[in-house]
Parts: sequence; structure tokens; C-alpha cells
Amino acid sequence: METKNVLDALSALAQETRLEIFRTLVRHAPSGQKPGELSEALSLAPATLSFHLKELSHAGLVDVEQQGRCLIYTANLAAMTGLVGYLTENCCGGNNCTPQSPC
Amino acid sequence: METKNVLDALSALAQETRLEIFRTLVRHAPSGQKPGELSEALSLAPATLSFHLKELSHAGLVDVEQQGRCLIYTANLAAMTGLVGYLTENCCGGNNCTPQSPC
DNA sequence: TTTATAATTCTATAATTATGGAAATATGGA
DNA sequence: TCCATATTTCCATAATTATAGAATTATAAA
Repeated sequence: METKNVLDALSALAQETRLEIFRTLVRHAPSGQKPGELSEALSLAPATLSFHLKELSHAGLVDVEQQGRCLIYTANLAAMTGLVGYLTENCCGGNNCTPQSPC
Repeated sequence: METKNVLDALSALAQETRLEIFRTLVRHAPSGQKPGELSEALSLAPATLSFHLKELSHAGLVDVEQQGRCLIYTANLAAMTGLVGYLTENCCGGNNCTPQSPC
């Protein structure tokens, strides 16, 4: 994963509301959720939710798919894997730093 | 790692200059570096560097130690391990999502 | 004790980001 | 076509964050 993408992903996740949205989507993977459900579940104004979903989407952390008049947002787990990979590689100068084998 | 700490760590790293500072400190672990060295190496105004080091420090990602009139900053690799652990656990609903065994 | 150096804190300014109401867009059904 | 619903975009405002010059603090050496 490129440093630019890593920065985008980190700043997307570095916000309470967005981290919560992302975690919710992860729990609902792989089927995803509609904005209406998320808005209801997290008590967010539609415009606010839409703003944050766009941020997550631009960062490549969520995907959108249209189904009729609804949209389905899903967590992009591959992007998260890439982020974790980058952090792992840059965390101990190339050594493994995952919880399984801490540095 | 607590969600609050995760948010602090993510926003600390979600900034180009700070990610660069942190990566530099990781490459110089475990001996660490003085602000003067970092300021020189990364071409940062002392006040700007100090601001970012404080952010990283508040997020628990770097440690400081005083040596005479100098300070030594070191990357806190355990904190990074904790962050990676949190992301891993919240990335696939508890399943392993590290690069070694992608989801 | 005086001076030079290391680094931080203070401060003002600029830039970015978040929030949510209102308007706009788009889809499906009556 | 017309209407109801889902969602986004536009916009203004508020809040947060970044930058760097100037002043301050602290240490060590002369």
C-alpha cells in the first residue's frame, strides 16, 4: 500500500464517527448496509452520515453498490489488510510486529 | 487497546509529517533520536517538529527521555503493536486479517 | 557567573475538517 | 406522469489542526 493511500485510510479512520461506521460495516460484512440503516443505528443526520461515508469511500475503505433506489455500503476488508500490512512493515523496521508475534 | 487510544494513535499517524517522523524513529529504534537530528533530517522548523512530537507523545506512540541538555525520542513499538492488534480484531469481526493470512 | 546551545511554549494566522439544514437528484410505484 | 422515499450535494458555520516566528526555559561549558 502506498504512503498516500495509507494516510488517506488513517485519516478516514481517525475520527470517532467514521471508526464507528466502519466497525459497524465490518460486523455486517459481507452483506453490507444501507445508509438508512446506518443513520438509524448510529443516530446520525443523513447529511452527516453521507459526508463520512464519502470520506471512507474516497479512502478506499468502503465500497458502494446500487440496488434499486437504495445503496449498499460494504467494508473493504482487503484495504484494511493492506493498511495493517503497511503498519506492520513500518512498525519494527521490517520485523513482524503483529499481536501473534510481538516485537 | 481502548478505542479512545486507538483514535489518538490513528490521528497522530494520519498526518504526513508525523508519519514520516514516526517511521524515521522506527528506523532508528531502539536508540532513538534528538529533535535536532530530526529537525535537520526532515527539514522541519524546530517549533513545528516539537508540535508534532508532542502529538505523537500524547498518543503514546513515542517516548521521551532526557540526556543532559538533549532529549531522546524513541518509537514506542508496543503501542504500535497494540494499534495493529486493534485493527486486526476489528477488521474481520474477530478473524485474522494480517498480511500473513488475509481474510 | 556569563554565554551558547537545545528544545519547548506562546501566539497569531492559515488551512482543514465536521455538522446539519435545505435543496437537489434519482428511483420505483400508484 | 406524479408522488413518496432514499440519498446526496450545497452551503454556512463552528471547531479543530498545522505552521512558524519570537520569547522562554534549561542545561552545560568557559
